[in-house]
Order: sequence, then C-alpha cells, then structure tokens
Amino acid sequence: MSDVAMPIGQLARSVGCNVQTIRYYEQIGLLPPARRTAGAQRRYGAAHRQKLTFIRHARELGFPLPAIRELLALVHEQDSDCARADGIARRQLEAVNRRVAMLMSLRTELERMLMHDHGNRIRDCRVLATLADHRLCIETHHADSADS
Amino acid sequence: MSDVAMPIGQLARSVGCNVQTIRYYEQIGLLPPARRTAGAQRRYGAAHRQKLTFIRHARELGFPLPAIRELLALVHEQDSDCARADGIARRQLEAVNRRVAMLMSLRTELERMLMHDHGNRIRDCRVLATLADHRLCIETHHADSADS
DNA sequence: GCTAAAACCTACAGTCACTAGAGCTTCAAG
DNA sequence: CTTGAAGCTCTAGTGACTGTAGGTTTTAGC
Repeated sequence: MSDVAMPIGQLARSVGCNVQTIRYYEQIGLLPPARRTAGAQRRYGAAHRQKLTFIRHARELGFPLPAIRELLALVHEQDSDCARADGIARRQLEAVNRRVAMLMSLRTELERMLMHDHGNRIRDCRVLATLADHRLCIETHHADSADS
Repeated sequence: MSDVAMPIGQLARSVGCNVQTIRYYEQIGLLPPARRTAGAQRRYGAAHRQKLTFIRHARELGFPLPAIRELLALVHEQDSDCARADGIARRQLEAVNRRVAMLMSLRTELERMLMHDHGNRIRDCRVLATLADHRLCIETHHADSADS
C-alpha cells in the first residue's frame, strides 16, 4: 500500500469504500480533484487518503454530507473556535438519540406482535391484525422526521 | 369523517399522511385505483382507508414497501399459513436490532468525542481528531448494510 | 515490442420512498 | 354565478450512493 501515486481502486480498498463513491465525492466537491496521469487516470497520495478516511468515518457515524463538508472546512481553520464542531457533533448525537428511541419502541412492538402470534392461519395472525389496527399497539411510535 | 366518497385530502388527514403519498401508492400499485367523480377526482371509501392505514402503520414500523406489498397479499389469503407474515416481521425485527446496536455504539462514540473535548481551539478538538483517526474509537461501528 | 486482462475513464440511469412545483381543472359554499 | 380551496397530471428533485454501457489505459508476462 504505497502512499505515493495510488490508483483509485487501491485507495478504495485501503479505506473500505468503493470506487464510484470516491468519484462521486470528487464530483460534488467533497474531495479535491485528484491529479491525473497522462492517460487521465486519477492518482492519489496520503493527503487524499486522510481526507477520505475522515469522510468515511463521519459517514459511519451518520453525519450527513453537508455536515461533513462543514467539518472538513473547520479542520483547515486551525485557530478558529471548536464550538462549531462541537455543535455539529451534538446535533448529530441528538439525531442518533431520537432514532434509537424510536427504533426501541418499534422493536418492542415487533416483538409483541411475534410473541402473541398463536394462530397459524392468516385470520388469527397477530402480525397482520396489529398492522391493520393501530389500537393494538401499546406504545406510540410515530416517525417524526427521524426516519432516514 | 364520513366514510363514503371521501376526497383524497380528507383521507390523507384521516390517516396522517399527505396527498402525494396516496397518489404515489396508487401509481406503484400498492393501493388499488380509486373510483373517480365525473370530473376525474378520486373518491375513497372505508376499504381504501383500512388498506392505507395498514400501509402507513407498517411503514412506521420500518417495513419496506416490497414487504408491505407481500403482507397485503397475505391478508387476502385468509386460509393460508401465517408463517410467511411471521417471517417478514421477524426479518424486520432483525434489521431493527442491527440498527439499534449500531446506533448505540455510534452514540457512545459521539458522547465520548464530546465529553473529552477540552481544547477550545480547533487544533485540540477531539471531535475532529476522532473523525480523522479511527484508532481513537473504542468500539467498532462499521455500517454493515444497516444504514438506511 | 506485443498481447491480454485488469483496472480505469465518462456519462447516464436507477435506487428508495417520497416531496415539490408548474400549470391547469373541478368542486362546494355562498 | 363566482370564488377560492382542493383536486388533477406530469415532471423533476432529494440523499448518498450504485450499476451499466461502451470505451481507454495500464500493467504483467512472454
């Protein structure tokens, strides 16, 4: 894995994403354009790999691309205030908390559906009955924009 | 909320989704086409509302539309086996479990990032440092197809 | 130097489950 | 009969990629 003049496929393997994703990031301006060989193939160095690692890690943590763009910009303002990065992370944490809470209640509901399903004919199927009638739910689990 | 000859907006309000969504469901064949007035406006009855309620509830529980299509088909086979509906719900439960597990570890990671952030200049920012270097994470939190 | 295969390139379409908008028509109340 | 809300179709856009077609470049072996 030589850092110097890496082709795109090698970079992709080394950070664990796929090739199209890298080209996509370049296309939307998240990654700076790579330098090219005479035959117009992309070649990457250490700087690009670091940036891509940062992006992929943030994506794994669920940050949306606009937030990542902002975070990347912050990295370059070494002397500016950290509060903005903290704010972005905090908002992300809140979003994660909302999603966890909702998923937990969905899980409860699904487990309840499955546990109480004693009929083996459709007409006695608790799963289908529950889906057909919201009143059979204990908890409320309304998606409030925390779906994605 | 008279059940007879409801226009689309009223149906939408009564199940808590929006109008375009209903038209979309009809377009992709998830809801049967509504009957129309002379002026080609859709009018719905109780059967449509029940079906739509079922669909929306399943969506709130995170079922993807193809799974819902299958569940809807099962409802009409009153005498067939319940196992298929159970299987669908069980797969959905597993997906929810995977997502919860991942989100919990993301939350831990985000909390850790925020808790340890004592520098107020970017160069000491734990949030940015963690994103830049995966080795600063305790837990692994790699998204394995449980992202959406 | 030559060949073959792997890897690369661009450009565009598709995914999922909607959402938004333009531009027009119909309905229901007064 | 008028008016304004609500309806209609059609098309495009969202986010974050993924997949495909059809062509070019690179690289390894001989």
